[in-house]
Amino acid sequence: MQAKSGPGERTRTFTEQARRAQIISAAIATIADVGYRNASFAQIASRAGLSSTGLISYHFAGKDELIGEVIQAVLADMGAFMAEQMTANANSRDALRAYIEGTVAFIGAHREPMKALTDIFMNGGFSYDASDEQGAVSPLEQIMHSGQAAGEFRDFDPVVMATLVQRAVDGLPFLLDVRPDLDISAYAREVVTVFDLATRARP
Amino acid sequence: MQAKSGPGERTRTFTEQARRAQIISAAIATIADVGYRNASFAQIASRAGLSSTGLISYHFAGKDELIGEVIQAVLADMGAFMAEQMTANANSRDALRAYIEGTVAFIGAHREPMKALTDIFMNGGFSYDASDEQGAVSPLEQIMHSGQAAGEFRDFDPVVMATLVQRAVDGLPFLLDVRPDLDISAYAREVVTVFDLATRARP
Amino acid sequence: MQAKSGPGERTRTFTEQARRAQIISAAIATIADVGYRNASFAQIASRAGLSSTGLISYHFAGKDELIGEVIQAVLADMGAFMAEQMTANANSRDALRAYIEGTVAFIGAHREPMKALTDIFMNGGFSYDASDEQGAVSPLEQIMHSGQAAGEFRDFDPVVMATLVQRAVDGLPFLLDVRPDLDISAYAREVVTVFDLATRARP
Amino acid sequence: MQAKSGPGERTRTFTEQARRAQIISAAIATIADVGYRNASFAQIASRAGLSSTGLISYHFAGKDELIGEVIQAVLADMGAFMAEQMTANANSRDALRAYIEGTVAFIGAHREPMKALTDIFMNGGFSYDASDEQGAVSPLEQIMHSGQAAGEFRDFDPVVMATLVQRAVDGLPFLLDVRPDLDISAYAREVVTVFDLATRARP
DNA sequence: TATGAATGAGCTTTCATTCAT
DNA sequence: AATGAATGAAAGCTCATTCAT
Repeated sequence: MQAKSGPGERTRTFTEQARRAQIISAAIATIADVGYRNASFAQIASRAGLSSTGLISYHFAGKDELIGEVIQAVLADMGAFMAEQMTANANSRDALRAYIEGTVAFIGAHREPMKALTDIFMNGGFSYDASDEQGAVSPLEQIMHSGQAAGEFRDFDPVVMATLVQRAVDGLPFLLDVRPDLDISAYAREVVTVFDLATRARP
Repeated sequence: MQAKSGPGERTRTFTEQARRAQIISAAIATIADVGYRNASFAQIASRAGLSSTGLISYHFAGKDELIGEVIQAVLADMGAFMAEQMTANANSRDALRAYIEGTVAFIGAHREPMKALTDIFMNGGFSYDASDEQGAVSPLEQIMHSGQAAGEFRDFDPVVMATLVQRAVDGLPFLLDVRPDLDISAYAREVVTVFDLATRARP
Repeated sequence: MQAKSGPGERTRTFTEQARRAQIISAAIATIADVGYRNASFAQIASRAGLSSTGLISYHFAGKDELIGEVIQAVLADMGAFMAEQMTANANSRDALRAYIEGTVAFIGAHREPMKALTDIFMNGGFSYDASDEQGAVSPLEQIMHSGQAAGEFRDFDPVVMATLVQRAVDGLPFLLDVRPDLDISAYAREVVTVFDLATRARP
Repeated sequence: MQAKSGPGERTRTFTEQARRAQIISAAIATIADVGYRNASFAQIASRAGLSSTGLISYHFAGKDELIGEVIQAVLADMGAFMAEQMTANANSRDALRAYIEGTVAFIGAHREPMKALTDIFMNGGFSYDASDEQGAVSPLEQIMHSGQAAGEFRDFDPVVMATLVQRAVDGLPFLLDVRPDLDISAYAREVVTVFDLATRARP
C-alpha cells in the first residue's frame, strides 16, 4: 500500500479541488478523532456533511488515494513551516536546536493533523518510502554528519542518533493526547538540552 | 476502548485457562504477522487451529478483552524479565543503564510479541491508562527522581526525560522490522550513552 | 426490458443525430470489447471521448434506449446488406443459399458489431420481440414456405427449420471469437450443404 | 474467470451440503428468472429465504464459486441423463439420433436450469475450458468421426457439423422461453431428420 | 448543448457476535 | 466445552441518473 502521485496528475477544476480539500480536511479530523481504523468513508462523509460515501469515491480513486492526499497535505504544511525555521543556522548545534524547536512548535500548533498523520503511519500500511524518508529522516542525519565533520559533535552513529531525535519529537502527539495542557515550549527546551548534551563534543 | 481487569475476575478451570492462553498466543502471532487491523477472529482462530471463531467469543467477552489480555500477557513477561534485571543497582546511573539494556535485550529476544504490542498501542485505540502507566512509565520516573535526589542527575523534568527514554526503546520494534539484522547491543550502547550524557550532573 | 421505437419519435437536429450515432458507435465497440456486463456508461463515455456520462443520459432516455438503438443500428446495416444479397434469386434453393452466404459474409466482415449484438441478446434481457422477429426470422420462414409451395423443399416445420438455419449462422460470432482465423467461406459452404440436403425434396 | 474444483475439496457437514444445495438451487431459479446480470446475492438470498447475503458468502468463497457450482450441478445432471441415453447404439446414425433426442428431452424437462446455464455461459465470463469442452463438444465430434470411418456418413468437416448440431439443441432454451408450449418431441424429430439427411452417405 | 458535480441505491465481502446443539 | 451455522451491520466501491450552470 503506497500512495503515489507522479507527474501524470490530471487537471482539476476549482470546484473539484475545493471538494477534495474539504474531504481531505474531514478525513484528517475524523482520523484524529476516532482513529484510522474507524475512519470509514461513512464517518468521513457524515463529518463533511456529504450525502453519500459515493461522493468520496467520485473524487478519489480509492481509500489509498485519499489517505495519500492526507499525508501529502500534512507533510507539505510541515515542510513549508520547517523550511522557514531552518534557514540560516550558524552551526550544527543551532541547526539541531532549530529542528527540534520547529518540529515541536509545528506539532503543538497542528495537533489534529499531526495526530492523524501519526495514526496513519502507525496503522495504515503506509510507510515512509525512499522519497518520504529523505524528507523525514534525512535532514536530521545531515545535521548529525555535518556536526561531526565540523568537530562540533562527538563520535556516534548518526542514523541511531537521528532516529532518537525523531522518536523524541514524533512522540509528542501521543503525549499531547494524554496531557493536552502540556507546556510545549518547556518540552522543546528539555529535548533540546538532552540532545545538546548527548551530541556535543567534549573537550 | 480500554482493557479492564479488576478484582471482579471469575474463577477459571484449568482447561479454560489453557484455551485462553492458546488463543492469546495465537492472537499475538497473528497481530505480529498481519497487523492489528487484519487480525480478525477468523485469522486468529485458523492460526490457533480452532474450529470456530465462536470459541474465541465464548472464552472472551469481546475483542477488547482478548486484546487486553494480549497486552497484559506481554507486559507481564516484560515486567518479570525487567524485575530480574533491575535487582541491586548501586546507583541511579546504573539503574538507568540496566533499564535501557534490559528493555532492549527483551525486545530483541521477543520481537514477535513486542511487535504485536506496539501495533496494538499504535492502532487499537488502546492506551497506557493510569494503571498501565504505573507499570510502564513509573519505573523510569522513579529512577529519574532518585537520581536527582541523590545528586547524580542534573535538574530536568523527570516526566519528560522518562518519556524520552521510553520512546527511544519503544521505537526498536519498528527499527527491527525494517532492519532485522540491526546490532541490538550496539543500539543499546548508543542509547545508554545518550541518556547518560543527558542526565548526568555536571561538575 | 424491451427496446421500443414507435411512431412517437421526436424530431432531432443534425448535431443531435451525430452525437447519438457517435455514442451508439462507442457503445458497440465497448460491448464488443469488454462485454455487455461491463459496458457501463463510464466505459462508453471514455471510449467516445465524452466528458461526462451525463451526456449519454441526456441523449438517451436510459440505458435500455441506448442498447435498443445499438440493436437497431446493427440490424439495419445487416438488413440493407441482406436486401442487396437477396435480389433476384431464381428459386428457393438459391434464396436459402444466398441468405446463408450473405449472413455469414456480413458477420465475417462486421465481427465487432455482431459480437456486440450477440452479447446483448444473450445477456441483456433483450429479446427478438414481435417486430424484431419479423425482421430477423421472417425472411427465412418465407423462403421455407415458398420452397415448400413450389415443391422444391420437402415437408417440414418451416418455423423450426428457419430457427435451425438462424442458429447455425448466429453461432458464428462465438466461433470467430475462439478461432479468429476460421475459414469463413468454408464454413458457409458447409452450412449451405447441410441445409440443402436437409430441405431438398427427394424424388 | 474459471470455476475450479480440484481434488483438494474440503469435507462438508450434512447441513452445510444441504444449505449449499439450497443456495445453488435458488441461484438457478434466480438466474433463469431475472438473468445472470441481475442475479445478485441479494436476489438469490431473498429467493432462498435467507436472512442476509452474508450467508451466501459464508458458504461460498465468492460469486465465482457459487456460479461454478451451479454450472457443475446442471452439467452433472445432464451428464448422468445423457450417459444413460447413449448406451448401446448399434451405429453412428442411431447414436446421433440418441444424442439429439436425449439432449432435447433433457432440456425440455429441465427448462429452468438449462436457461440458467445458457445465460451464464453467454454472459458470465465463464467458458467451456478444455475439460468442459471435452464433455460438451467431444461426444458429437466422436460420433461424426465414427460415422465417417464406418462409411455411414458422407464427407464433411466433423467440427463444423458437431457445432451445428450443438447449436441446434442449445438454442432450445431460448425457443422455449418465447414459445413455452412448443412440441418438444416434434422439435426433436425435425432436428433428427435434418441432421440425418445432412450427414448420411449417399449411394 | 454540454459539463462537472452530486445522488442514492446497489453491489460483494468481511466482521464480531449469538445461538442451538 | 466446543462446534457449525447463522446474523446483520458495516465496509469500499460502482452504477445510472439528475441537476444547476
